[in-house]
Amino acid sequence: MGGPLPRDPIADAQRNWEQHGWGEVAAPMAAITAIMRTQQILLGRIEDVLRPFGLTFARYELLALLSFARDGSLPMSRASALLQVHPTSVTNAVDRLEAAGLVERAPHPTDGRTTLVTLTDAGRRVAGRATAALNTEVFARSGFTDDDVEHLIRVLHGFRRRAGDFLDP
Amino acid sequence: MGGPLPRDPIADAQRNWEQHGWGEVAAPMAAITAIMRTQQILLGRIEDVLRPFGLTFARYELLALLSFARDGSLPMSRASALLQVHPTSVTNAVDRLEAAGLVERAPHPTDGRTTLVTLTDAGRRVAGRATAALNTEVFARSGFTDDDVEHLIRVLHGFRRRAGDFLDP
DNA sequence: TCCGGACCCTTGGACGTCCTAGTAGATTTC
DNA sequence: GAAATCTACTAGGACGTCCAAGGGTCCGGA
Repeated sequence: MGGPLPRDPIADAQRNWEQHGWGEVAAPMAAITAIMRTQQILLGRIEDVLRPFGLTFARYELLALLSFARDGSLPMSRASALLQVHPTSVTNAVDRLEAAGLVERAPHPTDGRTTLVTLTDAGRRVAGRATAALNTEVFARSGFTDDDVEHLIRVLHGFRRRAGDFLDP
Repeated sequence: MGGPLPRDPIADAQRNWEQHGWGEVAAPMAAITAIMRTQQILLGRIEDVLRPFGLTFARYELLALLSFARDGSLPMSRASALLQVHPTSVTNAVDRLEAAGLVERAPHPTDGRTTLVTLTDAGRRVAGRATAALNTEVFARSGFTDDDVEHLIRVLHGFRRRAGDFLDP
């Protein structure tokens, strides 16, 4: 999409903020912009690894979630809550995974409102291979040191808790 | 979209990874997933603040970039490079900003291939007000301490440089 | 009993992102 | 100078995300 720039555009933006009288918030602006860009880079790497499996990150996340669930099955609303995405995003992902034969929809045995999503055998196989690929090709070479990882987990855990994601300690 | 969960779903995922033999990469996985979620939270806050201005974050970023450029004008290819998004994303954003009267397209004086995007007076006014709103309502209350901000900037700068974003020190 | 509110899922639409392909203009190469 | 190669932008399409709206189901209080 274009080679490396000669200078860091986010550091430039931070300088611009400072020169225009917003020095107080220039640093948080730069940190937040850097998070946005980092997410974009990481998502690109992940999607590159998942493409051969016919998966996107959204679909992979659902497969991985199901593979850790009892019986490989969850209500769609539960998946929406755990993945922290809108219910319609789950509907979308399940539609495509179902078309690919990786999951199945089934009515809930006692609650007529809820739909259960269940991993098929093929889905469990694909989930396992995709996880192995992601682990060795992305997470094992994340580009962060162990200290960075430790620190990011701690700082972002606190941020997400304060943002209301969860009640945990 | 759903209230707080009782437990941190990312910490749970990390435990699942460890219990399934991927202990070596469980921490980087958790850090990367946390970056994804943090980006989602921050983007939501930003879009909430920009909505009253009829802007999205993508359009705001272009306006802000132009407001710092000489004459409020840049070639589209330059905007694409600095914002680090696909050229078609810039085409999309310019289409909508132009329809809103905030920017204008003009042919480059000497290079027939390139199109210049220029801020209108209205565009400059909206950019200024949107920046003030973002600074006071999002960046000044980022939810990160000064130390967190400092650390994030440093760690993510290194990550982005190693990822090939720029050549800077 | 039944009825209104809460919950679950889906449809349709808006947006941003990327990719592929195509056109037009510029530059390099021979 | 002409052909091959780059570069810049745009059209069309796939995908994920969200919101608003709608229909089915469940439950608790009158």
